[in-house]
Amino acid sequence: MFRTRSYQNGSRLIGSLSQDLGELVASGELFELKGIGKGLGSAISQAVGEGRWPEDWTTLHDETPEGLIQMLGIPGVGPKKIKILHDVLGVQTIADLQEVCVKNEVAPMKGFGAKSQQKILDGIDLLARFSERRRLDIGLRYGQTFLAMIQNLVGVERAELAGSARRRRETIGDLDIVAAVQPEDVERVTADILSLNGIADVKGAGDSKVSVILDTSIFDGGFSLGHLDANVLDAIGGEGYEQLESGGTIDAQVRLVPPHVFAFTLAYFTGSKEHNIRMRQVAQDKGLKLNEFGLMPETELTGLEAAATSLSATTESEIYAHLGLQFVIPELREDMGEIEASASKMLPELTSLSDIRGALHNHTTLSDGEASLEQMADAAQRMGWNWLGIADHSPTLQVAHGASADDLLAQHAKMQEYNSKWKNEGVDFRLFSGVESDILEDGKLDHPDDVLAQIDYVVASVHAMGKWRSRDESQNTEDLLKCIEHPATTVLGHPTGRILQGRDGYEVDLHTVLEHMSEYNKSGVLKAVELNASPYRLDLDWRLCKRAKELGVPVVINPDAHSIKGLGDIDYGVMIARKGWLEREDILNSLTAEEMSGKLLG
DNA sequence: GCCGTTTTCGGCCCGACTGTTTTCAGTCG
Repeated sequence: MFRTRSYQNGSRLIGSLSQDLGELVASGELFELKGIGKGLGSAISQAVGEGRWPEDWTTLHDETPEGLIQMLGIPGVGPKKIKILHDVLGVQTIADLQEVCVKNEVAPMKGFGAKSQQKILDGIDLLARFSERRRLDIGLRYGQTFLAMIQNLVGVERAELAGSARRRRETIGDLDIVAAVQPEDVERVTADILSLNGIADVKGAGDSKVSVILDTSIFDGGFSLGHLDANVLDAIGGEGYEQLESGGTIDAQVRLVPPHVFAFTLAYFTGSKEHNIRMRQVAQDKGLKLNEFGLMPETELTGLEAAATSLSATTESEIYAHLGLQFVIPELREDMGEIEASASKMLPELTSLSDIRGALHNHTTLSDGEASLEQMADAAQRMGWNWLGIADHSPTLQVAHGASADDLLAQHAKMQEYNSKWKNEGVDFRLFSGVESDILEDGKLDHPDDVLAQIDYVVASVHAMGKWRSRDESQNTEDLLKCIEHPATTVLGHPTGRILQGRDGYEVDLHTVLEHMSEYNKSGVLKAVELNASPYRLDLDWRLCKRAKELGVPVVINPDAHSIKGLGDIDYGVMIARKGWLEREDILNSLTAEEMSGKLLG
């Protein structure tokens, strides 16, 4: 039990390291990390040194049927039950489990029963239909709509979105909303919530919690998705996807709590679980107990009764202050170093939407965009931006009508004319002309060097996903390194090619790629990495944004807009940039047109 | 398995819920 926790902690720790693991092993510093002891340390050293895990680990892994791991996804089924089912009934797969349940072999077993058996069957069904989490954009649409409805109810003093939606995770399991309600109003508020539009089903309603399933009838104006580029659409299921999403649902829980415990409950249900554990440890070190009801001295009392002895806090900031910590914004609450930074008052001043003055990767009708150059420029100006970069597709990407060199250069000339015109009129706006070049064999770019030299910059990105995903990590990494070495390459576009809920990216060692880019930047040559802001991508992953920052590799948040509306996706990019610890000076988007011009044109 | 100026054993975050029990184990968030 506690051993599994140690392994989990160790695994997470290694995953969040910014230093090179090989170096930590070589220097022996590995063993000094809190959470890595003799056992894990020597196993990791062996894995790094010899390329294989200890034999008993690999044996255990090889002998454990894959189906048993998958069963963990069934609600109400955990490791203990899986072991019993496997040992007693010989269950190896989810299909086996379904079969023994249908044959009524589970119910008579000790520790199980008719209800457990039915719950497992329901769970298997649920897993098959809704195994996927929902993307951030979809989750926020439901969450913010439902939240606004609850905030409007009589008797609701305050309400906030909590959970992974508040933390701006790239995908969201279900929605958590915390509402402050006086005890005497709980009954009425509960009834009012249950009569709201958009509730497809009620899963449960008690004194402190309402659990419902929402569907798209919650949206007044119906449900539609914006224009999608062919690449994305293909990965998420083609033309049928919008229809599927229109018939979609999402689970939501509303917690009703007395106003004086609201801040504690909000913090608790915002998570993450890992962040909460660390917070409780900090409290414990101070002889206090932290839970969803309060922060109090150790006491025999429990729940709301114990909360009567709690230190008071009407905001989350006060809770952190009681613990001697700087307020941690929800996006950072992932136990990725924020507790330590908070304790030493070293939390970053995160970037925000108001820092954004432009973006480099957007499309027009020259390739597969919906809007003309003029329409895109106009939209960017109306958003208050000072510059806009256009990077249409290159010829190899035929599905996106990649533009020829002649068309590209003609558009470049047109942009120069507009820039002169604006300059003469005193308009503080300019266009930068780039290309989104496919990365070809051996990391080559898709236009002759003399063509690339005439335009302002190149966003290099991989589109031949089938091929790249079929190759191994070292080959892909090597080609990306070669591509970065090309003098024309300024930005590495959507670095893994993943489509959230659609397909994994290609295998690549981005740590090595970022380190390579770091060398260029150190010597004054701009090599930036894209944080693709499309909610279907959010690629660079937030976990690596922090690494890019540490290495001094500038990040450029790019909406990859294929329409005017698509420019608005910058919001999601900023959310992820914040989650990735990025500050104003870490992103190219915060530069003025003049500064950007200096970076691109020298 | 990890940790420790309460240190080499005995803890490890906490409470709610469910279904199974008749005082509790397993699961979940």
